[in-house]
Amino acid sequence: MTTERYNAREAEPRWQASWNERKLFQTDAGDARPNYYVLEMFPYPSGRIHMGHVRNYAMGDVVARYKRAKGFAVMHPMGWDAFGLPAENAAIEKKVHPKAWTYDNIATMRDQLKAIGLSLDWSREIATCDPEYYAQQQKLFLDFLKAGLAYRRQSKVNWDPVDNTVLANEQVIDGRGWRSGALVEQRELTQWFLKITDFSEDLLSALDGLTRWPEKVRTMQKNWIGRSEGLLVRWPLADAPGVNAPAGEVEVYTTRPDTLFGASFLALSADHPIAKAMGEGNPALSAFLDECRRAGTSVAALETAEKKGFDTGLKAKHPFDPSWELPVYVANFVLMDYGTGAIFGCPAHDQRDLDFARAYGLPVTPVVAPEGADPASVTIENVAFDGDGVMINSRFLDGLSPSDAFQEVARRLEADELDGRPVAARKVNWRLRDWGISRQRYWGCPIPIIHCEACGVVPVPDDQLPVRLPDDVTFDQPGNPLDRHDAWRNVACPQCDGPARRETDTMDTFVDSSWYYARFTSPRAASPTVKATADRWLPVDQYIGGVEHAILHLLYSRFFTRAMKATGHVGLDEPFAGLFTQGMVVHETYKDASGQWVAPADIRIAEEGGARRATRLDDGAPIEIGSIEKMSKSKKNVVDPNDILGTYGADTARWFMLSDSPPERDVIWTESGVEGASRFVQRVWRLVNDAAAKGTPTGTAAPASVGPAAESLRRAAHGALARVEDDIERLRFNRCVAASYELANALGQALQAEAAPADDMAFALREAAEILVQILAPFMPHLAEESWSALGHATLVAETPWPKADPALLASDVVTLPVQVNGKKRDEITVARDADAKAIEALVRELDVVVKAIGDKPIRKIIVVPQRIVNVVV
RNA sequence: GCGGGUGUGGCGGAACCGGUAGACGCGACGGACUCAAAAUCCGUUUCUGGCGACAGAGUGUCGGUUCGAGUCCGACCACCCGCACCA
Repeated sequence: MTTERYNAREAEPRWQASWNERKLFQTDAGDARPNYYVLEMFPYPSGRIHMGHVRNYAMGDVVARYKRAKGFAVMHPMGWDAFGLPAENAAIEKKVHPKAWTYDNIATMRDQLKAIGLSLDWSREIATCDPEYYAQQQKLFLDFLKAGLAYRRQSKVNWDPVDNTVLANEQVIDGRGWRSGALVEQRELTQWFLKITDFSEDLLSALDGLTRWPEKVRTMQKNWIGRSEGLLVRWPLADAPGVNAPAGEVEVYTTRPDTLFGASFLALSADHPIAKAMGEGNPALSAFLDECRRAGTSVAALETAEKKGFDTGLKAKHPFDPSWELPVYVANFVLMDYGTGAIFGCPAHDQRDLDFARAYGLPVTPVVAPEGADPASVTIENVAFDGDGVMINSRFLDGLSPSDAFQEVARRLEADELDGRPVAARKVNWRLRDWGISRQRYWGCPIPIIHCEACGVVPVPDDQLPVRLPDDVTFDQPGNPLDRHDAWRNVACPQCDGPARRETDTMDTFVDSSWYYARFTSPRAASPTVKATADRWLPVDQYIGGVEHAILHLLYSRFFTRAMKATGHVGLDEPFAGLFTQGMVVHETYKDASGQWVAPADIRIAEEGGARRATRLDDGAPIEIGSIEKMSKSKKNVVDPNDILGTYGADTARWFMLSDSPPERDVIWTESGVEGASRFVQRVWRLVNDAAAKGTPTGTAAPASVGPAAESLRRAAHGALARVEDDIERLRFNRCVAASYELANALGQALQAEAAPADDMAFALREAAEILVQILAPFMPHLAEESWSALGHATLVAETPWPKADPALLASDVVTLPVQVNGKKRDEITVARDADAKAIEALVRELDVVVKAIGDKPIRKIIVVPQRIVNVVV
């Protein structure tokens, strides 16, 4: 029989129009059915949709369509994370206004997303740069301020002294500004902070309840929050004649007080008050402090830098032995933000301390010996020992375990006194710091604050909200245009009517994305949320996005939900009940003879003698095939979804994105892979038409008796249905794809074998075809509609309930057991499902291979695992 | 540097709770159909040896636990992600 090829370009817009007409995906917030909220991380409107988006949204769409078929009221909204740096860069480079650039991009990307056929409720669309959205965000900020969750303090930024502008970490390359090339400095600015640390304990302990989050994300958050139990220890400073030093003491935070007798130096952060004070009168130290500050503000930069220190000349006295004096250094790897900004170095048991000690010739005394090691022979070369063991070289601690030694040191130092106060105190410390949200940029949510010379910091009154970004700004000079926009900046104080100026900092874009999931539940409300509606839909049942957001975005959102609860906007703590982190889309890279990157669209790949060779399309020049990397513009290894949609259609792109690779892992985009997916689309179309011709008409009841061939097909269909259902629930889309292929294979074989099927087979053919279409529907919705219609249905698959697998067709009454001899498979036997172990054992003893294998050796044991395996041990 | 992850045929991967390693797809090879090509259909395809039945090896490396290890434990190697102003 002949069937015309399935024409995706013609069919896809047609079905999309059908869905739209019937408003199938618009969520009625009051829908009485059980609800289900599916959300994918909303995109930054960078200009065009990329394949990573297609993958992310295809996954969410499978879940949304499946849950709808399962009878849930599904909310599946989409919006735009629309504030951020790239819009300002575009303004500088292309002379377009950030607003125009952003809204143009949104328009393009919206069209692209619509072409993918996602079951989104576009009536809930939001863009974070809409005043309608950021007005509500300003209200939230003011509520947080009232609740004591926002405050101002000094903190550091990367400062470009040539451009006179603040740089983001990504704009600092090897310690220099990306445009000016000037050495970056650190500057202290007064900035706004949100008190995420108020919730440290809860953000940590609540992780245990997030059972539908990946374990790795919970672990990363746990480590990020970083609760540690340690000791604050006061070290008295020895009198230092000739050294310009503040007298007194250095307070150190340590989680390893057990290693106190292995201490060989103290190290201060470059921002430590003592270091700063001493720098005043000491040009050499002052120069060193400046050098430390040029490293930039990122922790990664600080910690990967070569360990450097400066001996202050100060000496600290050991808390247990006043006659033991240790040198006090300023070191570039000590962070002021953590603990007290001062540490004691125990080189034998901390790698950083060891590197430092080796660089400056400081003593290295091991004080913990690995279990069972001879204390006399314990030496440390270039690797610090951070394991458990037994205390050595530690006077009264010798022989104790490190944890007992910890307690003993704490007990003694808590009792000892220095200047009338205990030498040490136990302290729970957190790595988590408060969240600095001030950004010295234009394209962000204005912080609704007015600074008055008389009244100080004054919140913008409710009736003056929102504080809108002015449109008339220029980017012809570096720095924040809001700062030089006098008409916008200069206002009357709402309290005293005196001269005042607006806060010109805008908010970190992470703020925008920390509550959008709540806003989606009432996207047009005049308050940030409508609490009852938010509480009805939240938490998000399934959240899907990249691992790169595993810590910051997710932690900030968890904090925001708590802060919104504290200010009465929602009634829950955790925003995302289920989380899934998907992998990236990667692609081969190509380079020409001169080492320039070449785009995949510009080359042809041919297979010759098993080797793949690439040539340039226009001139046939040889191209080198490089490594597989994350798709990026700079490496030109990007594939434009528009091209794919134009050539193959949305269903093919969606299908390929979910095939093969497990969703949490990276998927490699290959031309042959897409072609395979495209072939499958056509194959399904042929199978469906063939089955429609040979099968029984729609709605025919099952025949009374079913022969073995028909039953076998029915088993394949119901088996696939059960597998797909289970695998969608667990987001294992690649397994759904495999199951679909298997069912298509089974259906194909049955159709091939039957020119004129009898009633039972005719029924099985139709049933299998319908099940195939229904399990494909969440993945390839357009093809599924076209097929459903070809099978004679007047309704849409998108409105059809999910079919039920017949349990009788899932179970089999015989099983095949592999037979192993000494753990190696030698044969297999087929027995009744409920055969007892003794009968199986008897059967196995008779097998040729077993008899031959054991020869004259005695059988030591026969292990029978019911329904699994038999192992004969000789 | 610190934290987290990944590693299985020529390639992407499957393998449930420790129980037949390689499902399914891609590629390759052979065949059918065709004047021919495309499309489609059928078959083979982990490696080594053998015409073959079959035998041996095999899940990044080294070691361990077990009747049995891709799966559990220890050490290591390689690559990827995050590190608080990219989103």
